[in-house]
Amino acid sequence: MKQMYPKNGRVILHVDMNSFYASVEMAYDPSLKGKPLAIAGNPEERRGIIVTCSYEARSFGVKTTMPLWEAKKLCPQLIVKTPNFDRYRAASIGMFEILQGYADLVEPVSIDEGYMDITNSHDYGSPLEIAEIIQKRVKEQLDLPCSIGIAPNKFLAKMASDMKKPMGITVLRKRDVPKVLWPLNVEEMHGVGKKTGEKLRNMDVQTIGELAKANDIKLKAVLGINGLRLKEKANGVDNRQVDPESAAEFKSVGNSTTLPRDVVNQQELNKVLASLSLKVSVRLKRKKVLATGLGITIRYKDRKTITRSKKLNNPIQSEEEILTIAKQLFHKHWNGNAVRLLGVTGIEVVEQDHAVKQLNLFNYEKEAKKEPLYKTVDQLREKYGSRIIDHAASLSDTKKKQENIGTSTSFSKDFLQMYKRENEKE
DNA sequence: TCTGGGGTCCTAGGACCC
DNA sequence: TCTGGGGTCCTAGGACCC
Repeated sequence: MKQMYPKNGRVILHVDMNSFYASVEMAYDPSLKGKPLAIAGNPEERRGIIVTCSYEARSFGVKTTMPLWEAKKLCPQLIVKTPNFDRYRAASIGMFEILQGYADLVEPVSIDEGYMDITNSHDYGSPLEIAEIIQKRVKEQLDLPCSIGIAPNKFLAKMASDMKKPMGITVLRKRDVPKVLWPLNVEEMHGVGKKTGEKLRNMDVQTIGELAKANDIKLKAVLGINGLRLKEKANGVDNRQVDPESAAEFKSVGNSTTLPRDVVNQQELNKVLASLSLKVSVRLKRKKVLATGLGITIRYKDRKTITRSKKLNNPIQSEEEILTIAKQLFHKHWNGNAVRLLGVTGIEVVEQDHAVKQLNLFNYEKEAKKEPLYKTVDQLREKYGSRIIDHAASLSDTKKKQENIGTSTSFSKDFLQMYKRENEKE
């Protein structure tokens, strides 16, 4: 009865926040609860698309990426808010703090979802009990709903967390795969989008079950290596580890912007490149990395988009260096037509103190300890000044009371680093 | 009235080298 | 005489995800 999982198998949780941005707004302003709410960009600046919306809004047919005007047509009483990224980051910090109380291996995937390997977390209860505690704490302490998937690997955990929303907990065992996953359309699979779905259907693969039994040679010919990986997952196999470091190993840093109107004027475009270069430079400096390559993105009036990039002999970080290369690339490749969007990206970033660090690891670690990003909850509150942070702050007290949960009183360095990065995203 | 902004990974062709 | 076979790096683009 206790033996829910194979003796040597892993137990993975996928925690997925439900309509995250909208839920955070509701936690801040409870009068929004139960109402159709959407988070969207400013339509005056041509950024009016739905980023997230509440379940009430979804019941009207409002969906993510839908233009705002379309959403309002479907739901005239829709309440629309622009994003408050600071709030979302603060809530996210609170969420990951809770997760870290129950496993050493926690991998943030994005601001609102993460994997946990709870194979060795028996002390906190059975997998189901752990999921229930986490969900309850996230709800009580942050006032936020989440769904949790429990499975022997990442892929199945991800699929499971998607099955009951909001506030669901779903166990997906490997032996359940034929019954639960196989009847679903291939597009339901994480990793299968519109194009891959079309290609699979063209080779007469409609369901996940059919993908699980599809011909290897054909799959490889049509989808490359990804085809074989998808087939493995369709069979419930996924050996990827939960990697807490993955969030710290970022490879590029970019900023882009849709212009409020299409622009042909060169000076004006240069100014946009300058402001993007400054943003990228500031973010590179904060992350203490240099870019060994630089890329630009140009989207024209007709939405045709090109990217051009250049490997650099010397890694760069300053606004001037970035702007110089960005301008070079832009003027070399711009066809003179009206531009809708511009982007600048530092690619293949490397740590700025890499050499020093390798030579003197001991001192580097000492330095890192001397200067934590935010030492205490108070500093975070000062920074974010929000109710959510008060919720997050209560975690440390709660933890002390619940002896079995662990007693960290400050935010851990690893994922603060991640949120420091999130912090710069705007 | 159309369709954001931040990323990751993979592929394919050409240059270049042995 | 008339065209090898690997391998790596670089660039551009596509697909996908949140």
